[in-house]
Amino acid sequence: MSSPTLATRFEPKELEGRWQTAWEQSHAFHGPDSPTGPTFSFVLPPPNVTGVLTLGHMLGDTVMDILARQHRMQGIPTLWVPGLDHAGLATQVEVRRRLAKQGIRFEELPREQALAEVEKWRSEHERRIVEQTRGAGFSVDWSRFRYTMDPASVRATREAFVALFREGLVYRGERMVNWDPRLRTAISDLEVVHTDEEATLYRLRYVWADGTIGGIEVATVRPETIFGDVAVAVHPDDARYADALGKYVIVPLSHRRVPVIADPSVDPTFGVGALKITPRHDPVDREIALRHPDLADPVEIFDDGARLTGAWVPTPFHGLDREAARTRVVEELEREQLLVGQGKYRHSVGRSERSDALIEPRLSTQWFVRMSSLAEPAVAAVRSGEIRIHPERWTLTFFRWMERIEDWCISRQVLWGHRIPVDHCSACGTDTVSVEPPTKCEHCGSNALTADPDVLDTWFTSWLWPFAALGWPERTADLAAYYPTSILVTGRDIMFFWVARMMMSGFRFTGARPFSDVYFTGMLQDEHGRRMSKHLGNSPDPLDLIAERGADAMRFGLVFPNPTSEDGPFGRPALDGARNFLTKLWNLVRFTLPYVPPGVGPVTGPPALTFADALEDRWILSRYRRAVEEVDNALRDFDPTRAATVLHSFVWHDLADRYVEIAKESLNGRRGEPALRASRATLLFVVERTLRLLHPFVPHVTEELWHALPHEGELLATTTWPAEDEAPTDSVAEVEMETVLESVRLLRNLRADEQVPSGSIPPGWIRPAGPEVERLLTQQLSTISHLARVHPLTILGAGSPTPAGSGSRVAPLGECYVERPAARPVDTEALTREREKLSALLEKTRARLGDAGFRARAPPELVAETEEKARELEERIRRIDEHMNPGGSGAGGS
RNA sequence: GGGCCGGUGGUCUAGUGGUGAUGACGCCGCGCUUACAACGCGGAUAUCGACGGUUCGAAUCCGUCCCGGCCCA
Repeated sequence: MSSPTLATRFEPKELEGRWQTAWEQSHAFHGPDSPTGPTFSFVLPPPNVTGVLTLGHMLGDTVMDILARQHRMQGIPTLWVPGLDHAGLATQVEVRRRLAKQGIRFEELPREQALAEVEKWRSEHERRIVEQTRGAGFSVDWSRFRYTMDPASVRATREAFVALFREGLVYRGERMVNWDPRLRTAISDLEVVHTDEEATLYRLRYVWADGTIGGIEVATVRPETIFGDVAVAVHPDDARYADALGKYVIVPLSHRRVPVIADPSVDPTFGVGALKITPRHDPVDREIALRHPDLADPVEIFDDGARLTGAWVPTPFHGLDREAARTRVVEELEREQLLVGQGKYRHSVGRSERSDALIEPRLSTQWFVRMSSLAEPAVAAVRSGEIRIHPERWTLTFFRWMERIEDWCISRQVLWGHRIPVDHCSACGTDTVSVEPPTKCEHCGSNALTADPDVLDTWFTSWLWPFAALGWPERTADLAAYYPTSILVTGRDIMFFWVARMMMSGFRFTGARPFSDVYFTGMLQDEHGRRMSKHLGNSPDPLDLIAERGADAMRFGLVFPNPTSEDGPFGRPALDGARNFLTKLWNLVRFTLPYVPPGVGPVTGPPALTFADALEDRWILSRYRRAVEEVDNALRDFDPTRAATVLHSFVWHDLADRYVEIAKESLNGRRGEPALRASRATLLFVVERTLRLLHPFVPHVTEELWHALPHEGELLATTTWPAEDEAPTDSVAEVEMETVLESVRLLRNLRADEQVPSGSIPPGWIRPAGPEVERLLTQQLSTISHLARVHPLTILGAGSPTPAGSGSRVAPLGECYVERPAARPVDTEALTREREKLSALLEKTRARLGDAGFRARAPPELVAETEEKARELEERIRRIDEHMNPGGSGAGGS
C-alpha cells in the first residue's frame, strides 16, 4: 500500500466535499434494516422550515453526530433519522411577511394559491437546510428522511387525535385562550412571552345606580374593557365596602347596571380594593364570574382583530382597536369626570411569540388536550430514572412545569397545517371524528359534512416524532428495531413545547419511553455575551463559517473549549483555535508519513515493548491508553467537551510536543536500528488510532489523513473504534517521564534566566538528588540534552564541586546548571525568588505541624507526608543558600 | 413575587473537604531548532463574589447578603 503525500497546508474546502460524497455513495450512514440486538438510534430534532439552520442547531447536531459516529464505529447498529418540521403558524407568518413586502395580502389569496406560496417557501428552505446538514458532515440516514406533512405524518397525526378524542382526552370547549389579534388565531400558553412593561393605572368612578351621591372607585390598566364589565368585586371582609355589597353601580359610558359582589380572591390592597369584572377578557375575572352564576352572561366586546364591537359597546366606539379605544375612553371619562386619577404602574404583559402582538385573553371555543393524566407517566419516568435528563439540574424545571400542567390548546385559526379530523354534519348536528376522512356522517349517514375549519398546532404532530418518524402507527421493522430511541439532544428552550410532550405521547401511544436520555445543549452567545438569536441577527450562517474555516473547525470549535451543555460564547477565538488544532494534526501526520516503512501493511496493534525499549515509546503508548479510556468515559457521560479536551491535549502536548520531539532522535536513526523500528511502529500505531478517536469530532480531516496512512477498509467512518485494552498502561514509564521532563524544564528555565541566546547550545550539569534519579537521568541523558538544548550534559556525583560560571536551579530531583554566557554576571534573582516562595511555604507547613488539632485528628499518613514535605523544603532552602553564598557561613539571600 | 443555575488570572474554563488551584485564549520576552510562525520555548497575571459558620483543615459543606443569567407567575 503506497503512502500518498499530503499537501503542505491543510485546506478543508476541497477535501470535505469529497468525503461527504464518498460517505453517501457507500451508504455508510444507512441504518441496518432489520438489526438484531441492541441498537443506537435517535431522531434529529426536525428543524422547522421557518428559516435555515443556526449555529445552535449545529451545536446540537454536532453532539449527536459525535455519538452516532462513535457508536457506529463500535459496531452497534446506528440510526439517525433526519426530518423537517412544517411549523404551521410560524411558517405562515413568514410567508405572509414576505408577500406583504410585495404588496400582497396573504389572507386575500385564494386558498390554493396561498398554499402554493407556502409550499414554495418550504422547498426553498428545505433545500438550504439539507445543504447545511450535508455540509457539516452529519451522518444522518437520508433514505429515512421524514417531513411532518408527508402522508405518513398525516396518518399518525389523525390517529393520535382520534385516539385521544375517543378517550375523552381531546375535547372542544369554551375556555380562556391566548388570542393573537394580529394573526387572528388562538395560540398556546407556551407561545406567549411575558415581559414587565410600564403602564398607566387608571382609577375610575362607578356611580351608584340608585342615584345617591358617590360610588365606587375601581383601578384598572385596561379602561377600554369597561364595556364588558358584569360586576364590581370587593373582598368580603373589606369593611370599607360592607355597605356597598348588593348595591348596583353604573358602568361608565355604557350606562349598564352591574352589582357589587364579594369575592375572596380580590386583593384589598390593590388600588382601592375594588375590581371591575370582565369575564370574557381576563382569566381571574372569569374565575370570579364562574363563582357567581347569578351575574349576567357577558357579551363579547372585541372582534377577531381586537377592535371594539357588539351590543354592549356604544356605537361611537365601534371599530376602535385597543389602543385607540383606551385613549377615547379615557378622554370621555375625563369629560364626564369619572376619571379619578392615574399613575405609573409596572406589570407583566403577554405578547405573541409569533407576531409580537399584545395577547388578548379571550373566551373562545377551541380544541384542547387534557394533560394531567398524560403527564403522570412522564413525571414518574423521570423520577425513577427511566428517563434521565442531562444536565440533571433541569429535571427541577421539568417537574415544576409538569406538576401544574394546563390543558393544551391545539386548534389554530390558520390555513397551513394538519386539518383537525372532525367533520360536522349539518343534517343531524353531530361530529364525525375519524382517521380516514369520512364521506358520510357516522351518526345519520348524511353527506352534509363540513370539515372543521381549524388546523392543529404543529407540536401536535411533532410530539409524536420519535415513533411517527419510524413508521407508527404501522408496526414497522424500524419501529421494532429502533424504538425506544436512545437519546434526544436539543435546546432546553423547547423542553416544554416538545421534550415533555414527547414523553407523554410516547407512554400514551407506544407504552414505552420515547428515549432513555435527554441532553440539553447550552445556548450560544456571541462575543459580547449576548444570546445568539434570529431576532438579534447575531448568529452567523453556518455555511459561511464552513466556507471560511471548514466544517471540522466549526464542529470542533462548537465542542471545545466551552462545554456544550452550558451557555457560552462562540466566536472567532474558538473557531481559530479549532482550525489551529486541525493544522497541528495535519502536520503531525505529514511528519509521520516519511517514517512509514514502504510496503508496510495496515496497523494491527501496538508494538510489543519491554522495559528494554525506549522510555518515550512506552510512555506514549501508556498515555494513549489513558486517552482512549478517558474519551470512552466522557462520551458515556454525554460529555463531548471533556472527550475533546482529552484529545486536544493528548495530540498537541503528549504526542506532538513531547513524544515526537523525543522520538526524532530514534527516528533519525541516531540510536540504532532496533530503536528506529520501535519508534516507527509506535508512532504509526498511536497516530492511526488517534485518528480513529478523533473521527467522530472532525470526520473529514481524519478521513483524509487516515487514507494517507496504511489502512484496511474503505472508510475510516466505518472502521472499528479503538479497544480500551489494546495498548498497555505503564505507570513506571509515566512517572519516569515526568522526572525527565521536569529536568528539561529546569534546564530550559536556566537558559531563559541566564539569557542564553536561542541558537547556542551551552554545557549543562545535573546533580541528582539520589541514586534512583541518577540512574534514570543517566539513561535519558541524550533525550534531556536534546530537548533542553544543552551539550554536553554531565551528571555530577554527590560531592562534586559546583561548575564555575554557571547559573543554577534547585529542585526535588536535584540541582541543575547551565553555563552562563561569558559576559553575564552572576544572577541570583531566580534563586532568590524561589527561596522566598519556599520559605513562605515552609512557614505554612510548620504552622500546620505545630497545630495540635492537626496532629490529633488528621489522618496519620497526611501528618507523615506533611512532615516529609517540611524536611524536603528545609533541605532545598539549605541548598539554595549554599548556591547563593558558596562556602559562606552567613545567611544567604536578601 | 416564586424557583433554578452561575460568580475561580484581562476573557472563557477545570476542580464537591487534604492545603505550592487546571487548561485554553489574550498579554510580555526570546526564536523561521530540517511536520507545523495557523509554530516552538520561557514568563507574568487569581485575597477562588462578600460576610459569618462547621472542621485539625474550605474554592469545595452550611447560613445570610450582593451581582449576573434563565424559567415560571
